[in-house]
Amino acid sequence: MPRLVTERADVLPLLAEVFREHGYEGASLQLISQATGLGKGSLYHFFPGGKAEMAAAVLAEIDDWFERELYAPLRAAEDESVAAAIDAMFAAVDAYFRGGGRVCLVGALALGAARDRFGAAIASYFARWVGALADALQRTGCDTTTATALAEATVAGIQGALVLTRALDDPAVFRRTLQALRERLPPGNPVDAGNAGH
Amino acid sequence: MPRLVTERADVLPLLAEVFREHGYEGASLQLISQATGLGKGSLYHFFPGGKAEMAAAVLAEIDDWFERELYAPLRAAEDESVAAAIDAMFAAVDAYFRGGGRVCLVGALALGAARDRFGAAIASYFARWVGALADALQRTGCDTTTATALAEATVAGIQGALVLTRALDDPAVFRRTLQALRERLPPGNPVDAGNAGH
DNA sequence: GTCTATACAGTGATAGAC
DNA sequence: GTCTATCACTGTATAGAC
Repeated sequence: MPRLVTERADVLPLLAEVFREHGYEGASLQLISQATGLGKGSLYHFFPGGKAEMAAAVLAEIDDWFERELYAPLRAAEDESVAAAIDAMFAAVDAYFRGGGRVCLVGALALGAARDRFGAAIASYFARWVGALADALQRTGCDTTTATALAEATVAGIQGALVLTRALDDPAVFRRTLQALRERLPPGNPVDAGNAGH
Repeated sequence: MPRLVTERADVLPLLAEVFREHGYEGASLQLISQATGLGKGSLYHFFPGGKAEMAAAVLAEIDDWFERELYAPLRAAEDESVAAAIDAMFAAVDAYFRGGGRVCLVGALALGAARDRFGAAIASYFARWVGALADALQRTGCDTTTATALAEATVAGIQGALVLTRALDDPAVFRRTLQALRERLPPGNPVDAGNAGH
């Protein structure tokens, strides 16, 4: 049986969950130590910069995941496969955020005091999301202004759905809002393949 | 230095700003003391329950304001004045959140660990917002399902716009998103009642 | 690499002088 | 009412044993 944690990369998902649940300020080293099973000494061995470096590493990993699974496919979609790429984006969002049961760490950090510390990473994450989606929308015939406005409204809608779902503690809000956002985007209304069944 | 505070009610706006800027966990009594100009002894005189009571009082005051300035007018709007009430809601939102430069404390708390402590107040704030808006929308001819979905999408869109605006540090995002949200609501852009839900 | 022990500032909260 | 002093505790971070 291999050890639970052997490399720095193995801790990142556990760290991410602690930051998501408790926020940056609320995630104490004690909580992190419990969640990872590592003592403080080991944590500082992996992350000499302490909590700030842990959060930065988590953000970088999240950014990589979204870049690979969402942004790149949106940018790479050919004209006739844009609809499928957008469907895939919504499906990935629904899965990643567990139907609204999981918070967006980047969005949560953006609202808190930690925004100043991680401002560049936060801005880049959202700017590339909006940019990749607007890029894809333009290939459906939207002009630049419309595509950007639609992309912004969609990304904002997803973030707001996470806030509202968590506030009301009702996953149905997330499902409904995501579907409404999808239906507003060209091209056309998707066949209910992506996220209709639950 | 003149005294800033003579009653408990005078502290609430200052407290609210500290919680908005630093979050619940990040708002230390030291910061609160600086922002209000009150020593810890005075703070505990006004709020024997400490930080939790301060936050609860702030939430109650915010809730009162929204109830009075937003929810009640939406509910009270007659059929022919619903459009004006909705316009007024967007104007109030824009003013209250300072064009996206100010965070929604309730939304920020909903994303953080403090949600468990203030869950009831947070849920009530958003449920009554969605409810009041859906109520008004029904008076424009929407069926219940469509009105609820539109209201949810609008409130979520506002919250998401705050996240995105703060993340990108670009007030134009807030302005554009708010305008797009307004244009989607009837009356003015009547939905085709045939296929919105299912 | 991982642990224990520890340094030291900062936390929320309380008591008492004025 | 407001302040200062102080409480017990937790925070991040470091040092050193193994």
